[in-house]
Amino acid sequence: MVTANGMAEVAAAVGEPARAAMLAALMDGRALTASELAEVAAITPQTASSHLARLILVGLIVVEKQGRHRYHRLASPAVAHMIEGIMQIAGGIEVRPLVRTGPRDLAMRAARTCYDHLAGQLGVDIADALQARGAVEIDGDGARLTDTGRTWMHDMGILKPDIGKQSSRPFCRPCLDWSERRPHIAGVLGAAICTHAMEQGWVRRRAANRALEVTPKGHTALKATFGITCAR
Amino acid sequence: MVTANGMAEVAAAVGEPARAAMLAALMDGRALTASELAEVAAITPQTASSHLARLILVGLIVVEKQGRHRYHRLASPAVAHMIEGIMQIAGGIEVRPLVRTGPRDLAMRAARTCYDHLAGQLGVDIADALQARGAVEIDGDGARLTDTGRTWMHDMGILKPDIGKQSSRPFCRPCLDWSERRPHIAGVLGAAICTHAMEQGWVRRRAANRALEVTPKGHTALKATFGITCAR
DNA sequence: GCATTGCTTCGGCCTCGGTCGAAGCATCGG
DNA sequence: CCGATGCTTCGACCGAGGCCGAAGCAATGC
Repeated sequence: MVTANGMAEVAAAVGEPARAAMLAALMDGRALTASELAEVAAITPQTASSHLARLILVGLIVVEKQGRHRYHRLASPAVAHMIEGIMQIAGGIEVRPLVRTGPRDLAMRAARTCYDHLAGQLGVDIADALQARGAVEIDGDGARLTDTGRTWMHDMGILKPDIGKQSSRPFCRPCLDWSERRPHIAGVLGAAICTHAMEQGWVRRRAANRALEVTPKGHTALKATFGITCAR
Repeated sequence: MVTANGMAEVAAAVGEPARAAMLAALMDGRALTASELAEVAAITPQTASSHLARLILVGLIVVEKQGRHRYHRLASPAVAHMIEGIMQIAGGIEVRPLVRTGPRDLAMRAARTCYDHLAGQLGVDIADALQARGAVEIDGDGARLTDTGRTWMHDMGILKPDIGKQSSRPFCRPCLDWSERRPHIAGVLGAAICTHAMEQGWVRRRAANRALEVTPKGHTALKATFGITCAR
């Protein structure tokens, strides 16, 4: 006669301002150190440590040791999805600029990876373009590739014919872009677009972080393929 | 410089065993009284009252007075969606039989409405049938009506050609069936199927609750249309 | 070696909120 | 009217947990 206690445990882990702030800061897929998370939550490192221990305990985040740093990130896309669901109910959320909003972040905002798909201004622009030409449909609850979109993707060589058929992974889902606050494309399709852009040399990794640089070839190709003009 | 406090508030409302149990009990769309919710949470009416006040305050449930009873239900499908997201993380949840698992509930399990669409064994069977004939696709993250499915729905007279074109409401989404633990069809499409079944006299309301009875005509039609055989 | 940095553990303080008993309002049935 | 029922409010109790200072531990750098 077990009740919904597990659910209460998970929700309680999120239901504390400091921990909620930490999770929100991790929503873009970055891995942050305990100190950084303490800063975004405006608490001391000791307190942050106990909070992080609890978040790890219930499985919302995972930690990776590297030297004397400990990098924390969301445990899975499912966790991000859950937090998005909560945010949907909580209504418009304003976040203060999180962790070093330096010039390097301008690059991050322009284009970056989010797990295995494109994010930032570029990711959102692509999602807009696909939606504008009827290749994908995005509503409040989900996203899907239309039949014409699938054909187009195959013609463009972005989507291999055999991809995503037998996978249990969501094929096409919207992912709220943290900097743009609007959805970009995730799932198998989002990963295929990202892979294609990398393989074709449209974008390349900029540094150790997840920022991407659009190459000259990429500017031309993105304009031709999606009608997108990227800031240089 | 507002932080994610709103999110913490919502999550904290769910993050308490008694309130989580109440919300879980409301997940099938029923409206329960304060006393019933106190019972499922195993607390006294006074305590339940304060919990319910908090859930109403943060907008997770809404209440409707009827005589000396107060019926509480989830505020919106978005709330149900959020709770599903949390449950996904919390892992397998066992619920104790909630509120009168009498013989009348057998009817509820067989067929009922969930908001405006079909649920219970019947709802899940229809979803399975539609999926089997390629009319809809359901994955872990969403559901969609295929082009062939749309044509078929039009031919069957279930879906009017003009429906769901301009609505901002999700057209076709999966909704986890609480008794069956498997998805049935919700959204505009789910409502259209339900409406059609009611108008054609396939099912009719059984009592004051949301249980549905499959008519003799309905047995024949459901077999012919979906290939479904319902228990009598 | 020693100092510094990053993070955790320990201990104590104090507030928040979950709990129930008792009482207070409504509503319904006589 | 009266009593019964459904639910809320009030008041008091008390335990969980969020908080920080101080100390401990591990890794790095000099």
